This record gives sequence, C-alpha cells and structure tokens, in this order.
Amino acid sequence: MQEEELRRGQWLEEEDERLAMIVAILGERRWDALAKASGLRRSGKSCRLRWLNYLRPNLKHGDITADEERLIIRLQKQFGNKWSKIAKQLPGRTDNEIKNYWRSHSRKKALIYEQECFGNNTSNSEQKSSSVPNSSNNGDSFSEKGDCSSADSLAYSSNEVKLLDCIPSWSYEQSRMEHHMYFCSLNLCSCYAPWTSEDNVIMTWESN
DNA sequence: AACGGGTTCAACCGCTTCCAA
DNA sequence: GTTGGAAGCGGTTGAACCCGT
Repeated sequence: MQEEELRRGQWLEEEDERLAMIVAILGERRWDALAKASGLRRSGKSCRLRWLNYLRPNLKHGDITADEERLIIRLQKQFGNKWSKIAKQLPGRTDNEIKNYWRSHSRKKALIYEQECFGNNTSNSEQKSSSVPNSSNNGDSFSEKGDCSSADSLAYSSNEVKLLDCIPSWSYEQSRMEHHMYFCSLNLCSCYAPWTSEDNVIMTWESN
C-alpha cells in the first residue's frame, strides 16, 4: 500500500536539494531510514543511487576523455564487467556511467569489427546481425558462438600479429577477435597495452 | 516539418554479499 | 553457525534525444 506512494522516474531539482541536505546531516548510510527522514517519497535504494550517481561531490559530469576511454578499455579487458572495480580507477566516474559508456561504445566497435570481418559480403547479412551484441548478452562482448567464432576469418595486420605474440595469457580466439576490435577502434595508432597488469604502460606503433 | 530508427543515459530490478546480532 | 537487514553490484528498461530521410 505504501509502495504505491513511492515516486519513481526522473528526480526533480527540489528532491535533489532535499536529498543532498539530508545526506549532509545523516551521512551516507541507512538509506531506507534516510529516505523516510527526508520526507521524499522515494525508496532508500533510489535515494542511494541518485546520490552515488549524480549528487555525490567530486563527480565528473562531462564527456569521457580519450585517456579515460583507454583506461576503461584496458580495465574492462583486465577485470571484465566489474564496473565498480573499474570505476574505482577513474576518480569522479561512476560504475553506472562507465557501464553505459562501455555498452554504447562496444556496439560501435562491434560494427567496425563486423565490417572488417565481412567486408561487403552481403550474403552474410543475416549472420552479420547476429554477430552484433544484443541486449540478451548485454552487448559487452562478442558471443564466442557467433558466426565470427572462426578466428580464421579475421585478417590481421603485421603489427597486430606482432602484438598478439605478446599476449600469452589470452586464448587464441579471444586475443584475435577482441584485439582486432580494439585495434580498429583506436585506429591502430597508439594505445595502452590492455594485456599487461602494469599501469601506465603505453605501446605505440605506426599505422600505415 | 514530420517521422522513424538508433543511441544515450538515468533509473529501476533483482540477485549477491556483507555484517551485526 | 544462523539469520535478517542493509548495501553493493551488474543487468535491464524506458524516456529523451539525435540524426537521417
């Protein structure tokens, strides 16, 4: 009965102000109690999320920079979809923001990869669409069972091949497919070496 | 200008983990 | 060791926005 009274959807400026005020008084804990104390008709969960993703001090609200993008790509490779873990490495960015960024950008990469993989071979149009990540697999990575599963279908530049020789910890197919996407997205110019666990390692090579 | 499809992002959902009693 | 509430987390949804036609 009470749940019906809870507000959902977009937050109003007035709600933000009230939440920020009550958090300043009570601190970032006991969100259910905090939500009730605030008088906001929001769940504790909703308040917590709003605070963490939008109102919290020191959050960056601008676009993801090129450096941040490289870091995200590298960390995603390293940690997988551990967004909170990745977010900890990017001060001012939230896990939700990074997750959204990755999802939208991984789709673009998938398209680039698709073009590289199939060129203008329209006879594969049905299969091509299946190679693009969809909502069911969260779009975070290629389905290894997709039509691109054949690593032989990938064409590598000599630079890519040389670099892949440096990635012993990755499976052969994973290395080829995912790095191919990665190289495409970065235009084969310069990038972090995603396979190393060391920070600040940048590998640069010439693209032709 | 209107429409439709694609993209982005804030917010929600539900499961898991943590921790105090 | 168990339990229940709180918090954390990743996946999903849907509305707003963008862009091409």
